[in-house]
Amino acid sequence: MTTVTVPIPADWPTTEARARAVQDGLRARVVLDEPGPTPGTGRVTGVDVAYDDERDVVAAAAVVLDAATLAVVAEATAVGRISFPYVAGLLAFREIPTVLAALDALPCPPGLVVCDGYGLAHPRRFGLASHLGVLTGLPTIGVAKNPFTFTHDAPDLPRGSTSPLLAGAEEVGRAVRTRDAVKPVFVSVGHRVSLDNACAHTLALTPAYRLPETTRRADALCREALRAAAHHPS
DNA sequence: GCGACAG
DNA sequence: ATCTTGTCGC
Repeated sequence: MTTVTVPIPADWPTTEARARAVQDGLRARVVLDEPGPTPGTGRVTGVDVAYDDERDVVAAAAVVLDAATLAVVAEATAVGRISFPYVAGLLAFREIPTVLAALDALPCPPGLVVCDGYGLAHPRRFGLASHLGVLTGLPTIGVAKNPFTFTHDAPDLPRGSTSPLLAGAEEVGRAVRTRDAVKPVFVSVGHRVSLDNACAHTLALTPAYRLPETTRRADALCREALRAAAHHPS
């Protein structure tokens, strides 16, 4: 497996106002009229990030799975300095530099990218998954563990049940029950994938646990990379 | 103005 | 996100 170290881009936004302006500038490039890859085929990549705010270290992981078998095909990690504070609505600026480096370090194409967070379901309709999709051109979706500021009715209890995730009357995503009677996950479109397909991919990735295998694998790997970075400070 | 608020 | 032990249940 490859691990790389990344610098924060020289032109990376420093203020919340500048970061919001970047979102406003990139939002028009999101593609929402493509269905995206067929669920259960090709490859699906999970990305996630872990932090050590104390030491100003961030570690990202990208784990490529075979979409049909969910077997791990490839992995890569990247470490760097924290590029932005956590601000709800600006998560992408905290995660993207390191995530991009991990994706670039992969030895094969990622296929569909599954993000831990939101895409369209975002105050300005440009969450992490949208941002990552526009920067890479890859099909992306967001699968979050919380409804953020959006509203929804509880889906029916059986796995596979869904209900709209709403911003007022606008459906920005869906609450998807991935396990019988267990709290749903919150799926939204990133780039070049339809909402129906995003939900289908999410169900294909959750044969055993609430969260997608992609997210679970990436979460475990980035935590491991963070620990390794702490043991080998640079 | 106050509280809520992906990770 | 992260700090953290045991515990209840399939």
